[in-house]
Amino acid sequence: MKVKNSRLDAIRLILSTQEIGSQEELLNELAKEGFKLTQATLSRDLHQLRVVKSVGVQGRYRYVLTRPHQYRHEGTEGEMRPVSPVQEANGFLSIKFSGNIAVIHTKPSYASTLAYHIDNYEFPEIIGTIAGDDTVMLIIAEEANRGAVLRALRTIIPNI
Amino acid sequence: MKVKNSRLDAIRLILSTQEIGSQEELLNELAKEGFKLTQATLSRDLHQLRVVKSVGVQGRYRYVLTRPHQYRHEGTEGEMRPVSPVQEANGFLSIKFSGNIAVIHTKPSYASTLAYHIDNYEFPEIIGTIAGDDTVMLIIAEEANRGAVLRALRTIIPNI
DNA sequence: AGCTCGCAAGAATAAATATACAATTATGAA
DNA sequence: TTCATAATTGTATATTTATTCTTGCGAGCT
Repeated sequence: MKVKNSRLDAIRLILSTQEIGSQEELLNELAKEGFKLTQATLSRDLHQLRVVKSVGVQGRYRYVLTRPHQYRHEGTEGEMRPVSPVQEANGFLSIKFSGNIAVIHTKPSYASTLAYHIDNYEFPEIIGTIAGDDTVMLIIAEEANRGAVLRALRTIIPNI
Repeated sequence: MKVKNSRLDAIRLILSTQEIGSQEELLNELAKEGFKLTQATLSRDLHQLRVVKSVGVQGRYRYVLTRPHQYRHEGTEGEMRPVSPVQEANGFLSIKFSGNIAVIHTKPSYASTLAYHIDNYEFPEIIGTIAGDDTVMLIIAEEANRGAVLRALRTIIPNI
């Protein structure tokens, strides 16, 4: 279903940029994005995405993606399958934000190649990158927000 | 409290060896070991241990330890404190903060090893690191403060 | 067209989990 | 010691989350 897939994407986006502590809270955020659904459906979505209710740094509960990039839906058969050779190729594992910095973790040795590609695109949302062995740091432009950064990166990392 | 600490140990042991899908189930296992407590207390224990209810391979729920190695306790003082399981000559020299960034200086060539260890712990307070030769940069989670970062790092760098 | 199959979803509810409150017990300071 | 403070816990309950049951919908088929 088209609706479901874009909703799952929206959930991923929200969870990777905001601190969500309950399904009801997430439901509200989804409503803002125009998704109308019940808690029951959301519970099933979260189960499918293998989202986990974890404990954040201040002891607050927080829903977190455990494998943001692993699965994607295909066509009309609800069949799930592991994805994207592109992504396999770029070694992407996770992205996190703090302030105007994003930190991407990759598989060992993939960081510099990924950073190279990101630099190449000269996204206006990203003013610079620096790479170690399995970590890329991005400095985000002042005018850009996290959603914009994720959308930009999606060019290179499709299922970010 | 002595009882509590050994109970937390027992919880870790059970979770790392068995598939536990609910607190009640875990409660039963603990009872077999001689621990008598209520679900309320268990809920608090799990929160403290940062155990999360995750989704296992067959789609079944499962409680899993997120940081199995993080805390160890000692003696009769109930005080919990991080203990370094790996005694490293880590080359640490200094740490300074600016905004959401911390900069650690090390002896020459020690930076990447130190960063590796920090990454390994996956402290929620630190969303990523990047290392040069004698410098490690840490990006601090937005929700975390500097004290929390220092306390976390003490696990690895006792004399920080 | 009708029929079936399978997925998606809501309503209602069951089940599971978190927490407010109160009582108890430990810890530390004087 | 005694007092004050903090930690731990259980009870009861609120809150949150999973699931059962049902309906609707669309694809593929005859």
